[in-house]
Amino acid sequence: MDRLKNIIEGSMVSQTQRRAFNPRQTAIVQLVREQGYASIERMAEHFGVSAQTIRRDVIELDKDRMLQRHHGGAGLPAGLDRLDYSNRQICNAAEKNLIGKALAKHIPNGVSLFVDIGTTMEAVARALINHKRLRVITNHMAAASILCENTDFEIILTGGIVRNRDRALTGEATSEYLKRFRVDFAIFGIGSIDSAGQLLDYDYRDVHVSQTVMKISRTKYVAADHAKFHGNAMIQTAHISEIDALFTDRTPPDDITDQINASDVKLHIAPPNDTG
Amino acid sequence: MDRLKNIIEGSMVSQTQRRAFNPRQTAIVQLVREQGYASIERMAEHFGVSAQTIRRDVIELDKDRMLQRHHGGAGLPAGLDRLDYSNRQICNAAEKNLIGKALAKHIPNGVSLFVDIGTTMEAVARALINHKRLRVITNHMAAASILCENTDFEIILTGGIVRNRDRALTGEATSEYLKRFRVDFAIFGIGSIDSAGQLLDYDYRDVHVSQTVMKISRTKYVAADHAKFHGNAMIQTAHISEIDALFTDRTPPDDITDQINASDVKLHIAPPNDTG
DNA sequence: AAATAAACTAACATAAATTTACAAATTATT
DNA sequence: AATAATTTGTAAATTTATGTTAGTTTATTT
Repeated sequence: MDRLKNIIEGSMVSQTQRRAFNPRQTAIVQLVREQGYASIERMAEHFGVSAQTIRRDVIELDKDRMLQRHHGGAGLPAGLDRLDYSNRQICNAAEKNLIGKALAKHIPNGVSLFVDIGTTMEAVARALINHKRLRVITNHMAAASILCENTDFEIILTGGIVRNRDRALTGEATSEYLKRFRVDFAIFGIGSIDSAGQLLDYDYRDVHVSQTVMKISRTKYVAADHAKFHGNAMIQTAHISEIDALFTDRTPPDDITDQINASDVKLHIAPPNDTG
Repeated sequence: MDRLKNIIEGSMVSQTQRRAFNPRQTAIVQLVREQGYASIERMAEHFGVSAQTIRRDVIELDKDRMLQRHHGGAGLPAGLDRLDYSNRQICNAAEKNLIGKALAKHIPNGVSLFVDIGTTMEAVARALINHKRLRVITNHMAAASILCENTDFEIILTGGIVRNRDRALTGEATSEYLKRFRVDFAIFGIGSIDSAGQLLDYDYRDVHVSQTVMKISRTKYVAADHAKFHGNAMIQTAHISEIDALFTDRTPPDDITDQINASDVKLHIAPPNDTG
């Protein structure tokens, strides 16, 4: 096994925050999204911990743009209407943020890129917010909302039917629209990866879009947290050998790693973990 | 890879990012936009803080062009269009909601319609949420977000460049996209109406879209609160005689009423007496 | 134009929130 | 079980937000 081509992100830089959000942090985000604002004092009481503990949580969540820290409490971050998020929960939010940050380091300033749908892509969008002069095309309303907070970006939203559950734009029109573009980078989220290295999605409409984007992009990145290694999506999008790099948070199962090593795909694992 | 890292990490905090205001400051902006003006004294009382605290907030908000500071209070800033979306609230919110409700009564279930950009159209979208089987096409992300809460609707978002300040989709692509459709109703917001009955907009890109929609729609409604009678938009969209009805909240000035009466346009004044 | 009241600025005081540092408790690892 | 790593709590030092006061400016009235 040629592990040399596998890059462990952040293994040199030691930072305090590279761990999954604890249940309380997840609950804090939920609370703030429900109420729009919550004071440190009230949260401390609510969770039965000291204000200092809440503060540490809030600092971390603010750093990941999960919420906006204020003197005395926390509110919603920019680029996020309460409407969009009130009833949505994100699993592995912290891991997705780490993956997003790792991936963002591989996107230079000034390039054009496509951003796919899904909550992982929202984490990527948040991680990209400090870049410069990006030209982004996406079929993901939430990603567009986040990214257009940076006035230095040019954001293009593809047309199409708005899918209620995730406010993604899908359908024939979306694919057609995309064909007119060429982008430097395409960033994909996926439903799951099977042991044969096949990338899979849950919705056939997304596959159509994905396949179009494969054609119009020069460099192709996939971001997928470890849960995707054990998913059960059914629709084939592409094979992992067709992409340039996979960004994830844990070492994939051996069969997937074999597939990666057999091809030219780079593997980037965001937080350090035991590669046993 | 190190070179790449330097490019990205070397970038300092960009001016394109806006500061996060505290909840009270956000509320002050909202108050000023709803009422057009608010005195320091009244705000101090309203928020239960000293006048000096309000003054400090207003100074900061004025510096960021969120509002215009005056002796004794604060009003709307010079160009209202430069408002950014995240801290954006609605002027004449109550009136716009009434206009929206009045207009919604004239939209049957099951029809297709176009919804224009602007905060008035957000009010219209909210008023339409209990309709059935609407097929809506819009270039307004916020309207799409509101409307797709109703799973009974089919929402189509036009493609195009996302304009940062209001999350509207504009440009040639948007117009092109629209040409493929025909809708039963088009609902327009406008910048202002002049005394000659000319409908005007602030941004030429919007005019292009509006003119396309004029062509693809059977029935044309305009929603405009009374502030639009005294606006100073510059770009001609259409003449009021080309539309089917105007929905507003107060009797327009005589010259505009004359124009309306001279043509076939119906005038609906929402409060206090809906003229049905 | 002078008088007057209201609003403003600037400086300081203070209470609350935050940071920092470290100890205790908890959890994971060997 | 012993040890390391992490989380949490506590307390002092620091910063921030706000209120208060006195002096100055601005707007208004006569």
